[in-house]
Amino acid sequence: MDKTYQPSNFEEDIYANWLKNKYFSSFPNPNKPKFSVVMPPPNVTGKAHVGHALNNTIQDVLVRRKRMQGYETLWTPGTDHAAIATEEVLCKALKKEGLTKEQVGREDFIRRGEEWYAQYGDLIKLQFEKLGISPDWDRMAFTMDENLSAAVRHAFVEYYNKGYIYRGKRSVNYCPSCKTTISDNENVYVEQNTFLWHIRYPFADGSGEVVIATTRPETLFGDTAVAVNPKDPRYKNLIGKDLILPLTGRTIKLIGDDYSEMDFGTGAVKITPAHDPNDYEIGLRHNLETIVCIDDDGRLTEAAGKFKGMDRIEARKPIEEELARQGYLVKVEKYKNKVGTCERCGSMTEPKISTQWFVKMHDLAKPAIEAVKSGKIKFVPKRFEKTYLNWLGNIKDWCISRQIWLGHRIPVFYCDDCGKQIVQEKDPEFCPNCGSKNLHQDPDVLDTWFSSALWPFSTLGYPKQTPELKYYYPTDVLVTGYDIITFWVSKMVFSSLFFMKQIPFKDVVINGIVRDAKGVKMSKHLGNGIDPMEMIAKYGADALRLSLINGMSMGTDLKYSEDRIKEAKIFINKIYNASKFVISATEGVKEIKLENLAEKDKWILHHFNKMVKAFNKSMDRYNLSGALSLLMDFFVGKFCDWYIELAKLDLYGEDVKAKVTTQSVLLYVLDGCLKMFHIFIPFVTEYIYLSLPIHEKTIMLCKFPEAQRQANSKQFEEVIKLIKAIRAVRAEYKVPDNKRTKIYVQSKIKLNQNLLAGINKLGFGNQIEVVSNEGQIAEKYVKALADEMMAYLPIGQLVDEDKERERKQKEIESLKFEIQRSTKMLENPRFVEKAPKALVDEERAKLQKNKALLENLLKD
RNA sequence: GGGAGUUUAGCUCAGCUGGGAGAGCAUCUGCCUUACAAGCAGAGGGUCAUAGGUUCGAGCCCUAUAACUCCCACCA
Repeated sequence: MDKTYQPSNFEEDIYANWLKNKYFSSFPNPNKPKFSVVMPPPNVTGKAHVGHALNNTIQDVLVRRKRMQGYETLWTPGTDHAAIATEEVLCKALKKEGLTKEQVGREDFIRRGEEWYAQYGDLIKLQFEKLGISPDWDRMAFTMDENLSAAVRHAFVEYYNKGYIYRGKRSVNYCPSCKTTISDNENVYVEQNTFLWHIRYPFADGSGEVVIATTRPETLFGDTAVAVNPKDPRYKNLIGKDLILPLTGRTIKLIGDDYSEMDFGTGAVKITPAHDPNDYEIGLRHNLETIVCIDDDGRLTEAAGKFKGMDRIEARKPIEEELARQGYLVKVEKYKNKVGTCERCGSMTEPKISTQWFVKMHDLAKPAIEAVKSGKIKFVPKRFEKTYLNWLGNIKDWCISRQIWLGHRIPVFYCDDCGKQIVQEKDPEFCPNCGSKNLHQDPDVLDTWFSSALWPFSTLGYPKQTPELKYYYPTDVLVTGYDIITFWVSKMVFSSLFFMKQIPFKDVVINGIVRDAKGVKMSKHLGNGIDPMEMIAKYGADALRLSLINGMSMGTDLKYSEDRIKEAKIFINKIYNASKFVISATEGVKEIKLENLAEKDKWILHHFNKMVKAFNKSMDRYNLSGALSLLMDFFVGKFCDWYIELAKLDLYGEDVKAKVTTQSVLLYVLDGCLKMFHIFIPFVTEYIYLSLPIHEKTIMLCKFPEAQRQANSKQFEEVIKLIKAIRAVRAEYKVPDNKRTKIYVQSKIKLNQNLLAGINKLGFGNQIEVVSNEGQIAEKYVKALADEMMAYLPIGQLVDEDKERERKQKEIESLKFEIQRSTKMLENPRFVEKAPKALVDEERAKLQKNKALLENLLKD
């Protein structure tokens, strides 16, 4: 082993060795229980970020443990084509060349997409390898792969044939400047200072008028109704009457609809089904005509009469003037609202009613809800079940068509001659209806989530019935962020229940989002992100991984900074050094024999096993950081601070038997701890493990520790208490650590030479002597107390009588307080009656013990 | 507007089925003790957001309030 911890010296070689030996590979093995996980596929749009590091580290921790526990473990890696995001990136790149995607054409554009995917897919893999994760890379999948595309096609056809897919109208965002529909993600809402126009709509019979308020006077020409709330006393009795639409003379109806809120504006709202998503819905409900008054260039149509051809925004002023001239304008108020704008060009987007493909959700959602409600699928933490159930409970039909070019093209063909829709697994050559060869495919592509929804089974070979699918499905756990529970998790569940007739995974573990030290979400925009690759180069992958798990709480956001990685590295350094010591102290040891155990050995083995048990229990509940902190606390607080320090006495002593036992225990405990640490920090543990005097060819396939029974040493617990008391007294009297003193010990328990030597060493003594009463001590001394033993420290002039009295007084008071507390509790009949018996007994014992201690002190 | 979360030491957070408030970092004191000064030993520091309630007993359960965060739906 190198003298100091230098992760860059070994991480790469170790990973290469694991790959070479195919330790991550898995194959169906009916003789073994299996454990399978699919990796949430990162988008192939660039670099890995800390969120990926967190998500994959969690999975790796789970996977490595199960593998070591003897499960046939498969972790399937993969990437997602993220069509919208990638298309955007490609368009930006084209723009730099002065081109648009229309100019390069669909075919060429898709080819550019493929090149991009090939280039960045490998990059992501390389970065993930640096993290030290252990997926079966030979099974790497990509949502656009041939077989996964076949799964998509198969699923679409099955949905379609069973009547779950239909075509319908829906409002999408359209950018008149880019002349394209844009996704909701690209449609950014910007607050805008604008106006609220109040316009008079007179009744056709001359009996008065209704005043409406609008932010979009230019859509007036598309109005086909005015809506009021049916409960509104102002209008209730007028519903059904005809109104004259200003500037056009057209007659429209006053309708009643809940959508109209009584306390906004005038309580009356104009309805323009062609240019507003909500109005479109209302139009459907009331069977209203749809009149388009804005064209694809954002200009007013002939419906606008003399305003035809004007830009919709520029037309506002002349329309306002015309309304005023004709006496229809009541007033114009200043008003703030949010307006959708195109992320690319910044111009205002227009809602546009267009034909889209949908998946009928009602029947699909039901079993997906049931799967979680019945507990077949469990969320960790449980509260996220609400997010999931809430969403599925209010589900609307899923719009699966996107007006972009990258991705899976919608496999629907239309016959140009007879108009028939053809949907089948293979591209049709002629129309089965009329035999025509004039066919064209739907220009849209599928929502990216359509392919992601199939991910757990498409990666295992679906639609083919592969041995993998049979053996590994359903998977055991899905680890993902809470931000995609609705987008992704729910879709996988209903898709799996529909296509596979079973759940896709049993547990859904939700990780939080990584934020910066101030709690702000990390983003490229703000430049507050931490580059995991940079951190690995600086501190090593193990430090990065440890810092992500340590202090992480499932489902809760993680405030993260470089300092955490520094701390993690310091901790790993501790493991490194302790290991180095144990290895140097156990050179040549051939076997581990846990025999002739001394008190300290029983004590450490007891605590080790206790920790293993609690660790495994925490891990089984996905409490990774809880398990980790148990392990870290044990390693430093018990193994390093006490056992290793005391081991030195035996290692350098004369007693050969004791030395051999100590060596065995040192190796046994270190070996166990390394295996447990391995799942979090795989590199350094492998590096150390291979330097142990006894080892197999790799730590990552070793058997994971399980708790054994080992009784504790009460004596040793007492000794620790006494040593701590001695140290505290010395510190209080400002005896420097390098000034050693004699220690007199008086004990109710028998202490052997070994324990005495231990007290002497760790209590900064230069000599230790057992006394039966304090009268035997001639020098001035101060007392240090444990429960069953005490120590007298002759610290000479440093003894301060007043201080000593004060110290005792303090102790007496605290004991008195405790006794009072216990007595009060025990005198309360309802406590004695209702509290668990064990607790009452414990309280009684405490009371007695404290009374005895107090008595002792009072004698002094 | 609907839903969820958070609030515990100066900072970051644990705290299980309700049974004497914890860790790490930071601070202060002492120590180069042959694995580690990237260390060791010791100490100080909290009205568990606020107000009620249930209980023998509340950081934990219930109700209300406040501040912050997130998700969804959006106001013509």
